[in-house]
Amino acid sequence: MASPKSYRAPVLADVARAAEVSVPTVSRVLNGSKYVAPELAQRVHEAVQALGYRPNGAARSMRSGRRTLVSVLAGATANYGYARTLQGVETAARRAGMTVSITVVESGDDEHVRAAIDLTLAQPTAGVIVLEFDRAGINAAKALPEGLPVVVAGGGSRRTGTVPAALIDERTAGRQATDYLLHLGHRTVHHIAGPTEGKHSGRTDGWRAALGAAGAPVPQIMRADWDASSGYRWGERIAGMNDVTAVFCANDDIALGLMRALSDRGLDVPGDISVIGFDDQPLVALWQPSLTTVDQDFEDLGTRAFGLLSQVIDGDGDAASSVTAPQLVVRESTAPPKG
Amino acid sequence: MASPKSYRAPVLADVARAAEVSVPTVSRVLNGSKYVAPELAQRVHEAVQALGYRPNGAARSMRSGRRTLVSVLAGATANYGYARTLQGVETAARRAGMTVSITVVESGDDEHVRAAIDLTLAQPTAGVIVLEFDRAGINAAKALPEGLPVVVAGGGSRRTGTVPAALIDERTAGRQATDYLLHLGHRTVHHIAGPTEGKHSGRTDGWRAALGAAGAPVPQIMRADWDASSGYRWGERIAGMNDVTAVFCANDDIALGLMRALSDRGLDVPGDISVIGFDDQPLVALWQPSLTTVDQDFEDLGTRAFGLLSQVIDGDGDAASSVTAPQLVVRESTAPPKG
DNA sequence: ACGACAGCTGATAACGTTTTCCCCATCTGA
DNA sequence: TCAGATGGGGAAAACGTTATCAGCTGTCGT
Repeated sequence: MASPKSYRAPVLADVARAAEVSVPTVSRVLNGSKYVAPELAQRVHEAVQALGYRPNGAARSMRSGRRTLVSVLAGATANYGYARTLQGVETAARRAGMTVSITVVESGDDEHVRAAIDLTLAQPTAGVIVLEFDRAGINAAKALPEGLPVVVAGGGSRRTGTVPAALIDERTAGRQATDYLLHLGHRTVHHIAGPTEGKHSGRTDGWRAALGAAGAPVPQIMRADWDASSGYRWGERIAGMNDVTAVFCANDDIALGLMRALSDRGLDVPGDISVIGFDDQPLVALWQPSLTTVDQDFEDLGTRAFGLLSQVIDGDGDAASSVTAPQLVVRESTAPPKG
Repeated sequence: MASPKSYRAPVLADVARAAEVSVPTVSRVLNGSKYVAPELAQRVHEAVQALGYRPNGAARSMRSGRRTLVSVLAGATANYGYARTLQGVETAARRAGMTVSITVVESGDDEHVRAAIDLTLAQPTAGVIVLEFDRAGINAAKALPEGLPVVVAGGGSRRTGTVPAALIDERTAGRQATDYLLHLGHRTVHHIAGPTEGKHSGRTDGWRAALGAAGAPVPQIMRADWDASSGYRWGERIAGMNDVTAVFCANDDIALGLMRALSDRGLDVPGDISVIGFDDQPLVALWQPSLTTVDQDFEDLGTRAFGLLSQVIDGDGDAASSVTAPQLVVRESTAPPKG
């Protein structure tokens, strides 16, 4: 057995020598070209097996210009929505014979955005999918160089700028959730928003639109991080207010933190306060009370984003953006107001 | 503005022409070699800026032999443990100037394993990190070709085979959790295991060892999937048994499903039955009752795995495996048995 | 009988980098 | 003054693959 140091991976020329054919012939066999005698093909395949040959991806993609790596640029990876979207992208890519790489954009700062882009484009990348759930993603989408296939996946209600996008219509969903609470008889609905949400958050826009259409007062937005502990902190404050009967939270984690805080203060959900979340994480159906929330199909989002990117790579720069509507899932955490 | 079709990305030669220097000089400037006059360097940098030049990663890695892509091979991505480990790998890789790609191994079947490996190695990969939390990962680790830098990240208590590994000592943790319940006075502890767990599961091994050391009876293992609904199904059955006072679950999702089922049947946790989970997902601290569980630092696991892989890539094939111990976190779901 | 053409194969030329090699200055020390 | 070192830079080779081209068989249609 050769020492690991002296090991050199076999290359096409080695295979050609072993099979006693020319290098281009080996290439033809491996790429399934016709016009090659069955007997030679056989010899080549045997040589490949015997040597354990694997094509050098770098050389291959350099010469052919074909790239089989798609990059995902995202502000995070482990959060539920990000992870599921990534899963959708990976599955679709794998079925198409491509691989996905992932680069986290630490923040929306120019510096971090540029660093992430440089890192990503140092690979032979066929195209980029930007997860535009937060400021980091939005800024990254803007800073990508021209001429590179890019699509956006996110929660807008329409295509962002000139880049094709796969979207989940959060605005409609936010409106639907808020309408539902108003319909139950609540005078108005409070809202805990995520950190980067401003004018650009579909969830918040939908909430505002629903209140506006119903002529309901628009309470001050409460701003939180995406995690449960910041929902908990708002819960502590809300327990002290007495004009809050319904809260629409920007995601499930916030909602769960909020519910726990309310419960710790002796308030009942939904008896005293109704709560709606966003995302429909698997666990929220098991909570007590189970959480009314908005189901987002993140995996489908990832799949659509990859499909769109494929089109763009194939030259269809004007591929049509797609939008799907999330579903309100009514469970136990919402009820008509007391009295 | 050029039509997108006719666009050709600038290459080193274009930069050289614009800066009126030779191609190697540009390369030297970009790779930070000394021995180049400041004035030329300046001109080169300006040309790079002006043309928006980006090095062709494929060509670069082909010629230099340096690779900056590390692949993660895993049986899943969105589950908490996988996602967090992946996050750890990505962060460490990014700090080291590398990118991570991810390929899911759909199952432990030879066919799926081979497909995943082929896909991964079609990229210019510097090395592979196998997430060995399940059968798919274990089989993948075995099937990788020789000569390729590989490390394993998983939950064993010692290095698997000849491959360096970053581990979390699940065995010790499982023993600790079980010991704790015995210490509270439970006669024995039941166990709901994950799907692929058999002799190779550290969690289950630790549980068995603790029972053995205490001379406690060893109940039949209950086998579940990793998700909450299968925990729920076991909960329905356990509610009908009357010799169960404590259950050690292979992960938090199972534990949460179990608790909900018990609660739906009118049983109290921890009054009637104590429950311990595994992982310490963020939400379980908010549950009512909050879950006693074992905290695993998955992110650190990912970081260590990457560090180990770096060593292997740099030629240290015998890099030392590392093992960390998870922490038992006592919360509200455990108590002494009734009576 | 002869050109056209399909089937098959090997030389050879790319692809865009980095590396190696060599040359030319200029500077140093004896 | 000259050998050697040192800083600086270009020409050319090399990396492993795929694309292009040309050549060689036969076979077929006319």
